Amino acid sequence: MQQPDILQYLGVRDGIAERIGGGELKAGERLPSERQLQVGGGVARGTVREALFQLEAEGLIYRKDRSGWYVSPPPVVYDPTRWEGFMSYVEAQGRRPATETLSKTEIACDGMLAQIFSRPVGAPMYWIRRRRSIDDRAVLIESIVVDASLAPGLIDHDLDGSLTSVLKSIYGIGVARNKVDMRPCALIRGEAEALRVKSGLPGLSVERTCYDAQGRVVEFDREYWRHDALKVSVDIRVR
Amino acid sequence: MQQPDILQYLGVRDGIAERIGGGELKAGERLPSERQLQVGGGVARGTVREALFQLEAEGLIYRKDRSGWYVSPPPVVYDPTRWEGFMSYVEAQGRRPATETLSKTEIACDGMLAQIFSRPVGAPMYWIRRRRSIDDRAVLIESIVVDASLAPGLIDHDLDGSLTSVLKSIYGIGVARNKVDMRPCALIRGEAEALRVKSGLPGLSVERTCYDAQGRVVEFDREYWRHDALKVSVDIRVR
DNA sequence: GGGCATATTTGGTCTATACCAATTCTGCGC
DNA sequence: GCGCAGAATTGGTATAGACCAAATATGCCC
Repeated sequence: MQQPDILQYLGVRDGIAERIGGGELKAGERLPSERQLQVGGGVARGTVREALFQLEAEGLIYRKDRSGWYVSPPPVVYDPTRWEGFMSYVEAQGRRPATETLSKTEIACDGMLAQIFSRPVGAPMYWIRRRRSIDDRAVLIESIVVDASLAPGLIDHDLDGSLTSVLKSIYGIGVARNKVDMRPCALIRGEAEALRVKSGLPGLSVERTCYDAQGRVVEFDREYWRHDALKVSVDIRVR
Repeated sequence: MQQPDILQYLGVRDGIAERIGGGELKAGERLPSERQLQVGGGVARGTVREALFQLEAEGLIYRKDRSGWYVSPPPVVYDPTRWEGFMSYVEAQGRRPATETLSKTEIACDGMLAQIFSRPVGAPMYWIRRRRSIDDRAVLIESIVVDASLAPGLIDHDLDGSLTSVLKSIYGIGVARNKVDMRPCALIRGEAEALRVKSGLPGLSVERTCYDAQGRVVEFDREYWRHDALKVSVDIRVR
């Protein structure tokens, strides 16, 4: 029946990719259900799913659990070296950003944080967890730790907006240097749950350590992005 | 039989992850075959594979096609802002780097390249494709374009070593600024084939545009890394 | 129109089986 | 020890069926 020179699921993939590339299916639109996609070619559901997994890995489509597969919107451009907030740069790209604060508590500095902040173990820190969305799709979970002695009462403020501007305008905290670590990761457990994605979805973990002009660590931030939501762009002088 | 409060494949995942974390299986070692992993828990092969896919996504294991599943080595740290070659920083991390030149040809500048290099369409360029490995595992494919007028005869040199040092020592080309774009991607088609990985494996695409002190583009470089091989670390002054 | 219980649809998980091609192992001849 | 043919093993692909829980659609009551 089918050509043996091309894998069947790659053939199905190409068919769907064409319908997306050709404009028949537009960003945000739902694909036909897996069972509907079978009937066209007399192919097993498992094979259709294999094709969908490919397209998901490529970032062309994404899923809403038990609701369906949807065409992905374009990624946003993110420059972690800029001291500019999510709300600001997402909006500048014509998208609609949103932030939810999942939790904010005061914690005691543990060994790892003590080392990062050069503060004694037990020193008070604020720990903030937020979920950020673009056009109503959750795209990242972030976990922020701020030295409480530098920003007393921080968590009493509304943190659903820009943490950047709160730190700057209320506490006069500016950032002079940034250490940024990035690595491909899988979204699992807590992160997957909070983003409502299947465990194992590829992601990008971005870890930022922010220093002020005096070289003190003012903020330690770890973000888990879904892989299809961003493009990182950095412009730097070579050392 | 099994707890319904935990997905079965996640249970299998945990079991294997423990054997890796506990040191029973060490980096580079082969896992038991899929069919052997079934017998332990009376579980279908599809379920075992689902567990292996999870671990692969997390970067804990990787596969060699039709040979087996292996425990992943740790990632290398990569700083794209440094004008330091792959051979050098990989070795500095106690690993064994290798480079193969897949192809090197002179091409004519097309529209896209013309824009990047600010050169006329048709201007001569060198196009180099290389595969780079760490400890005998292919980790990235790169595609480099260099302005031929700045480095005449470049492709007559041996490019299996450091392109960096060839450009610097022979042509006196230094880099002052770097524009780096990174995005999570899927390794498919040519890239997947060259890296001998299954189509759809998560990866990281790193695109570098290198400028000299006069602001001329001297090199345009696109790298496709397998997701489990690297960690990007950048240190920068905030703008 | 809104609220609500119900039926349907949808993707998520799991089983069992089959065949293939690439790789790896085995054993023989030398 | 080496080379080589054949056998066995391994992961990759594909099928068909089943059941579940979450999400969505339906239709009724008010």
